[in-house]
Amino acid sequence: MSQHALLSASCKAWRSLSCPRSELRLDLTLGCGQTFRWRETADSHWTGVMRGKVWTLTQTEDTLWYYVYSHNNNPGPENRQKGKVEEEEQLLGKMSKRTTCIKQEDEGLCTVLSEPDKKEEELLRDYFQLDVKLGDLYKNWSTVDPHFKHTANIFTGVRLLRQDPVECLFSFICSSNNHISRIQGMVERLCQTLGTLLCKLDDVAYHDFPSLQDLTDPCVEMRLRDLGFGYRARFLQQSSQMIMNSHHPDWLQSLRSTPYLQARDALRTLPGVGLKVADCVCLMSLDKFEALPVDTHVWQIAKRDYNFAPGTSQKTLTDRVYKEIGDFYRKLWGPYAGWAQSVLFCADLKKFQKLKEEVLSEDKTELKIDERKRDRCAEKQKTQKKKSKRT
DNA sequence: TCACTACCTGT
DNA sequence: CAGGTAGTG
Repeated sequence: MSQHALLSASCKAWRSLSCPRSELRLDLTLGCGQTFRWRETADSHWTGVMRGKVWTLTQTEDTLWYYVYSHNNNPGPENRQKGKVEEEEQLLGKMSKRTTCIKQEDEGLCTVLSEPDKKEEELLRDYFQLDVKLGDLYKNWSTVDPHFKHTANIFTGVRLLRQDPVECLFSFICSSNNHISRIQGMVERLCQTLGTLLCKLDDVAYHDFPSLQDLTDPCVEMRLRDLGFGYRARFLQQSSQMIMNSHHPDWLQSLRSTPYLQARDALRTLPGVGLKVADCVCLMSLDKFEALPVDTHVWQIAKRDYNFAPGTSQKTLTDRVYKEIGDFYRKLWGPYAGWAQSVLFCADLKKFQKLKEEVLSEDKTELKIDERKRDRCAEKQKTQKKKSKRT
């Protein structure tokens, strides 16, 4: 039986990326409600499914550690004995086996990672959008917005994920009139029921997110109703069907190269997709960083912390107020307004309130010995790789 | 354009 | 009521 990987147990089996905490905080980024599929499977270890693979992530002060599990996704006769296959699956503990050296002809230099390794590092960089320099953005937002500056001191490293559009869309269709914990459960059941099994870790099954095809089957609505999706069951089935019939399977993905408002309008033609859900999908999976989802909660923040008053005093969050709030923030924060908003949103979540007190009372001179050790381990791995590449 | 309501289910 | 949407006046 395979187990969840632990950094402390097998440092060498992990791979790493240089990435300071100020650029990425896993706990905040994975727990703030933009994605619903990551769980803290051990202290500061996050396990989830991303780009069709099962990952465990953890981090130390300057390093992001990742672990990719192997799984058998070739449908074949041996799949009848799934249980057995899984039992035999081992953690990818053998770095040396995987890190074959690739020579580059001209310079005698060669890359440190093998092809699949490089690909996985690239997947991770892409998913976390590590090329976006969060520290610089924070600096800019802090200059123009004192309130942001205040909360940014504590909530560093909150970053938008570049999610798969299908997963993002169908997860957020589930989010209507709903709260995070229940959405998590629903998405989990959705994957368990309709998604492909990837692997099992400590008796926990990890499934891929269902494909459009999987969601289009007419019996999906009834199955999801049985799973407690309520009226959203119909939305999910109908939306996928509409994409498959009226568009093409890659239609969602193609919206990445469509201008923001146009993409949002396109999404809004799908059942169960209003302004808020469309903006979530735009911001979190379609590269529209100016998109700014406004829910009642964000509206409260605007009123409370920014003294926001709509042009005409509305009682409900009308389309008009929705747009006014978005425009207000875009004017304040600029083209990455959606990113800035996610920081404040995160800071306002109940589950992170304790952070505010912890940070204030924390003894800042405390040495994080474990982490330093691991950071050194990362360095060591890198130099070893450099050495081995010359042979 | 705005207000109101029903829609599913769990806490 | 909850991190909405769609349908109706």
